[in-house]
Amino acid sequence: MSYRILVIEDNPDMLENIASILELGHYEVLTSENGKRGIEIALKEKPDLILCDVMMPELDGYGVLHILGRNPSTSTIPFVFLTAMSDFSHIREGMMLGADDYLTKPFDDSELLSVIEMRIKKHEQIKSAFDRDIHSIEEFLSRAREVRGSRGISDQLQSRVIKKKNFIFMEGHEPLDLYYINSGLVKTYMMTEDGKELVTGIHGAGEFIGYLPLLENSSYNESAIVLEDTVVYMISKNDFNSLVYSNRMIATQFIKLLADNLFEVESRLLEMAYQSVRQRVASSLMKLFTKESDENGDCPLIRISRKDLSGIVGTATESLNRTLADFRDEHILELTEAGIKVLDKQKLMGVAH
Amino acid sequence: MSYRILVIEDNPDMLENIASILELGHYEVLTSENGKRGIEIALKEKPDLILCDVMMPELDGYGVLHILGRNPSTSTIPFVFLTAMSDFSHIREGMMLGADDYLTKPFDDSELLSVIEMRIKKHEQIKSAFDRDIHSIEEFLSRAREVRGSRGISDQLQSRVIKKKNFIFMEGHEPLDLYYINSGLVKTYMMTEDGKELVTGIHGAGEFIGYLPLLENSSYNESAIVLEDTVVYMISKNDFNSLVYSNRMIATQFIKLLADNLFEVESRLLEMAYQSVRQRVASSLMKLFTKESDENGDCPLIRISRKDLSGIVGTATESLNRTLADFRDEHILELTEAGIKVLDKQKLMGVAH
DNA sequence: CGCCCCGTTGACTGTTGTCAAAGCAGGTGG
DNA sequence: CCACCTGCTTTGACAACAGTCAACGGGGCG
Repeated sequence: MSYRILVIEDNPDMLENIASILELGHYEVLTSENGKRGIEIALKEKPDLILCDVMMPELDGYGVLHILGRNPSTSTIPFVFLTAMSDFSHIREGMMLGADDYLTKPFDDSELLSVIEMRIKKHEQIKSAFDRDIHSIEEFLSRAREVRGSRGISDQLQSRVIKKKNFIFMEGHEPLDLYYINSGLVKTYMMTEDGKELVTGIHGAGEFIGYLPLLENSSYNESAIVLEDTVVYMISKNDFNSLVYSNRMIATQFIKLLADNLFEVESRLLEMAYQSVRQRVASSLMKLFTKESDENGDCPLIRISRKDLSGIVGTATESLNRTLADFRDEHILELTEAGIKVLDKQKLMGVAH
Repeated sequence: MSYRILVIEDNPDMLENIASILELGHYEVLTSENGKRGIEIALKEKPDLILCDVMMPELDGYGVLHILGRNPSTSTIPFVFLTAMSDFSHIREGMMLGADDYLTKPFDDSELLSVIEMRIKKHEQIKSAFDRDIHSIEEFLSRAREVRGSRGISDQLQSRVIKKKNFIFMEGHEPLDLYYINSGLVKTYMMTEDGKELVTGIHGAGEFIGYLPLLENSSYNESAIVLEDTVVYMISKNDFNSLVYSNRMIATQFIKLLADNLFEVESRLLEMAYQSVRQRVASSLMKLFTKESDENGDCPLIRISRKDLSGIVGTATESLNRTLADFRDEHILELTEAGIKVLDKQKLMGVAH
């Protein structure tokens, strides 16, 4: 895409001349012979740069700059004005009104082109500075560290080692941090009032947990308990919020994350409503299988307690057990002490439907 | 918070003088007597503006500008340089390197202050242009129109009137638009393979539907069917995406929306897993009641077909019916032809638990 | 007028939760 | 080292909740 430049100049020859130079420089050129029309074009077309003569009848260049500067949609467009050589004070006046650069007549072609190129480049630079990409989690974390650092709190992200069976956070508590699992295994679950638990997720290394209440500004709706000794990084609520609200890339990343989640939970809801325990067990096993499986699509063993698995399926442990026994009898699974082994993936998928 | 200004000037008297003027103008001032140290300070402190002399031993002002311009974290800081009066070509050179303004020695206090004020203001303006707030849906829609308009597709948002029992979109299809319900009533639902439907939402005026697949970049996971004649505004996929990815406010709004949704769906999942049909019916009725109720907390009638209600609860129509009959016998509800009337809100909440 | 859809009720069946008990492994304290 | 306890798994028996099939009445619509 080529840049569009609006040229406002009352002298037709001059205008023609400038336009042809710019077109040779592969810019798209819009022209106006007076200030009023120039403003109209600027508002409608939002050019990438405006080049405007100062000395014009009716509305002069300062007037144009002044008016465009008041409108938010045009105030950020780079504005370069044209003035007569001798006129020092005119240059000063233009700059004081917020122009970005100037050109003194007479100027040669290369001068014109390099001034315009310079200002467009500078503007692009500023624009892109507001949405630097974040490509990796390390970058996210270091950005988080940056935010933290700029407040002088600490320039090191806090990490914590949490042992098996300990809680990272509990339902009903107020969230203070976002957690990033560096290593280990964590179960998140919700509880009914009579103590039955529904597992909302088994989270391993590289996952974030506990972001929902931060985004929702509410207390935890689930608890997180450690299944295998875990190392978490903590990003404080404030740091997280300023990151999400100030960094476009992080915001869209979290939108993706939430959308993914929502998608999954909704389909789980449908399953929960109308599928039998048998189907749900098969489906949950398939999910665990694919999650744990390596690049060859093989998963040696699914290691999970009956209680947790029943919590994922959303059924009583006994019911789960009977279903697993059924699957074993049908030679779909092998139940060993070490864990559950899938023998017939096809058949399992068939049951899950 | 006051703005922080870095002044780089080799003449101690001059430096002292400038610093004291700026401090009187309520700026925070950082100083350096040479270019190298100035760069160090700039990188570390990220001042809001840099004022730098051109003529300096060792590293001159152009060198400072050049180096700072190459570092993304300092390239967007407004840079004003100081030069000798006579020197036209020096000014030009500085501007070509991407400086934002200049001051010619000698200058008086007010000149200094107004140049600095001007450039800081301009920079703030540009900065804030990248995250203008959106306060209302009208603004959102007009912003959407703006995006659309700038591409010259159309400067009018497309609206469509859809009659009862017609689909807005269907499960499995590819999303082309985001829909905003201007008036009417829409049901969104998912289906199991054997034709049972789970209602994911009843949406009225002012709600967006169909954003999830747009954000997820997948096909619809639910269908939307019109319950009462509806007027929708359509925002094309492209417009929506560029809005979400370019406008911080819209991104955070959708984060909130998604987080809300997720919160709700998760608690629904818990209910679905372990609550009886009786409890789920009560809970669904409570939700409908509060959604439909006016500011006094009264809701005259819940008007919804048995089939849809059973779809919300996630049960067979017959089961729902029996439960409603039970509630009627317990004087919790009144079932009329016009709709369902809640007689005993407290008791209903008690059942829902 | 007939057809179809909706709401309602009855009868029946099967899935699934609950209670109970026993086996087994791992950890703890004497 | 052994006894004991606790927590997890497995199996059995049983009840009940909820889905399915069927039938009927009523109202709206062609």
